[in-house]
Amino acid sequence: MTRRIAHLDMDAFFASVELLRYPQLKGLPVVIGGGRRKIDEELLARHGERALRFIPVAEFPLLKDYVGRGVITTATYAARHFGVGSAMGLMKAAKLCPQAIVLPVDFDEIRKFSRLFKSTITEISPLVQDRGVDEVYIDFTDVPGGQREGGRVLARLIQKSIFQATGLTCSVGVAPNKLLAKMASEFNKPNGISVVHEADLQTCIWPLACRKINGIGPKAGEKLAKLNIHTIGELAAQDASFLVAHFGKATGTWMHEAAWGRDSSPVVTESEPVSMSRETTFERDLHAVRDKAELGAIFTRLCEQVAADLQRKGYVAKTIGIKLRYDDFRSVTRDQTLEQFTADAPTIRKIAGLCLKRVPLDQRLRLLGVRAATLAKAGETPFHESNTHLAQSERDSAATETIAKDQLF
DNA sequence: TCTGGGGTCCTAGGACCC
DNA sequence: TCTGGGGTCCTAGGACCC
Repeated sequence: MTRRIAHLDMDAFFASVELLRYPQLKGLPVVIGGGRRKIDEELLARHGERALRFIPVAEFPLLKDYVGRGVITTATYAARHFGVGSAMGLMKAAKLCPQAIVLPVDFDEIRKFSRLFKSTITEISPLVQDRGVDEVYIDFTDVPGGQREGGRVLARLIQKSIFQATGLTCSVGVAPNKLLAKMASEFNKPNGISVVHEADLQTCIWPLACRKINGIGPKAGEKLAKLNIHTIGELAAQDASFLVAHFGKATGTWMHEAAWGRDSSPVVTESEPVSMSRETTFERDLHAVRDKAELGAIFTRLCEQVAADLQRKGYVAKTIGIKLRYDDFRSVTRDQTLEQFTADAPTIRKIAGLCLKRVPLDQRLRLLGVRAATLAKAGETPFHESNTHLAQSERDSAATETIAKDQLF
């Protein structure tokens, strides 16, 4: 039986979820992003939950009135006509489409609908791999009916079931593997289905830009363009050895395989987290000395959030790290691996503070982040790693306290 | 007026051990 | 005394994705 893999992508997910709440915005240019202003709360306070759908369009905030940092998470298709798209800075988007309505991300609502559409899929076709809140891969191969019309019949059923459960539309691509399925799901957006077979490689895939391959980003795309390789077909025409010479063994080999539509990676239903982090970009750039109190408070809060995330999800971490971004957008990271696992906020704060001291702080900062890595399930850490080394740890904290007194953090 | 926040994976050098 | 690999862990940075 041939492998049939689907990639399903919710259409303009963040924006579509907001349109369920504010149907009066349907067809209008709406962008989701920012989040510094509590727009929903303001509207809710003024109108009440049940009246949200009747709020006059004129009362919604416009992009042109937006001041502050941030990028667009999702734009409705009406907004995309103006050239506005995800990852674009709000300020730039405001120039392109000042009349667009801007709404903040409602993460609770997004997670709710994410769970709902994913459980709808799992009931029909159980082998599902998460790819963020709004995307999944689904293995149709052994599902009854999964082979009919190359997977189109099952895709249609899933699409219909998701719409019934959520009121949201999605686009599906079905192909022999994840790589091609991902590309196929873009062929017929929104609310479309696209089925790709191995024989379609030359006609459907090869004319596309190399950047359409999942994993070829801005840097690799630019490098390929300089080598005069623009389409996937042109990429496929290269010797694997030529690509290896320019991109290294792993990437070069992979690129060549991808251009030929080959990808044997399985649909993975479960995976353990590798790291958990919290970071924040400040409203204005902060200075380590002049804004010491403010920075210190933010830093402590980030550590507490990471600790709370670990505890809530039942993990402990052995590596604690920080990330900061200077006003010129350069970023640096520092991390330190502990002798014991921890999910304790004061411990994380202490180690993160030590990391921060290893980094130059004479330049203004725009972002600060705290990260926990080398995770293990709480209660499953090896005895010798979680319970010994007490003497060492005591020496560490004594040393830390002496250092900490005369330092910034 | 630049450029969010949450991740994963890869590379490369150095330490350290066998 | 000089010169080795291989393996693993740690750290820093960067590409990429949603």
